[in-house]
Amino acid sequence: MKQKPVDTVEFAKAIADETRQKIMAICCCELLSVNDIVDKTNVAQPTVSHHLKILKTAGLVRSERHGKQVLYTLNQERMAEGCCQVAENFAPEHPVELVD
Amino acid sequence: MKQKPVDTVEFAKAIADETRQKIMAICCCELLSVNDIVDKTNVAQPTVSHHLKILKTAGLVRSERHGKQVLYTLNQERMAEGCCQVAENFAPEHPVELVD
DNA sequence: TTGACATATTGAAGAGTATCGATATAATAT
DNA sequence: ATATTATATCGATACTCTTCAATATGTCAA
Repeated sequence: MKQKPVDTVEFAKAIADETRQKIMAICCCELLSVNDIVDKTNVAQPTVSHHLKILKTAGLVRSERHGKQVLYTLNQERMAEGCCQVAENFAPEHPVELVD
Repeated sequence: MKQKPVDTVEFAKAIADETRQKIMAICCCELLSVNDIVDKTNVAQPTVSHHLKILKTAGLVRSERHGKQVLYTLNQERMAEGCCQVAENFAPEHPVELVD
């Protein structure tokens, strides 16, 4: 069940920032507006928008406009693909069970 | 079977570079000297040493001195841990089978 | 201990990135 | 149309990182 292969460098760069990982954690299982994320992170709104754009470009968040707001949520499937690809490339002898 | 938890930001930063991923791929399943890596990457020796240090600090390579040479190899187990931790944090609803 | 080889460290230049104030764009309501 | 709210973009600053030449350190052989 192979999908389109992930660019592991782009994937790693996208998640290689503390602020971005905070944002990712916050909107992992929720659909949140930009302002919601601003409130929960104490990061300025332009900074949040900037990080969301990076995550979006990497395919790691989905977004939809609802009226004035734009709601974002983490694309867990794509996250899983990225992790898989990294593990396949760099841990081929250590296949790993991610299920808890 | 939980080990010491991985700092996912440090992990992501360590692998978030094209040159480093080249090095990681090259010494994934082999024990290579710094010069071997230099030859296979066309990257200057100080640059290779620099990247190896970053990977070492993150625990992603092991090294042992053999005479004049220092041999490096990717720590696949730690790579797998890093991938697991990222997936657990950011793809909790998408448990993933990494086994081919 | 001298010379040769292998790797690590230093120092500097350039590229890239994070951050945020100011401002522009978008959507809605009055 | 105008005001209000929400988000995106711009521009500047500061910081971090990559890269490599030069040099230092470490190892071994003669």
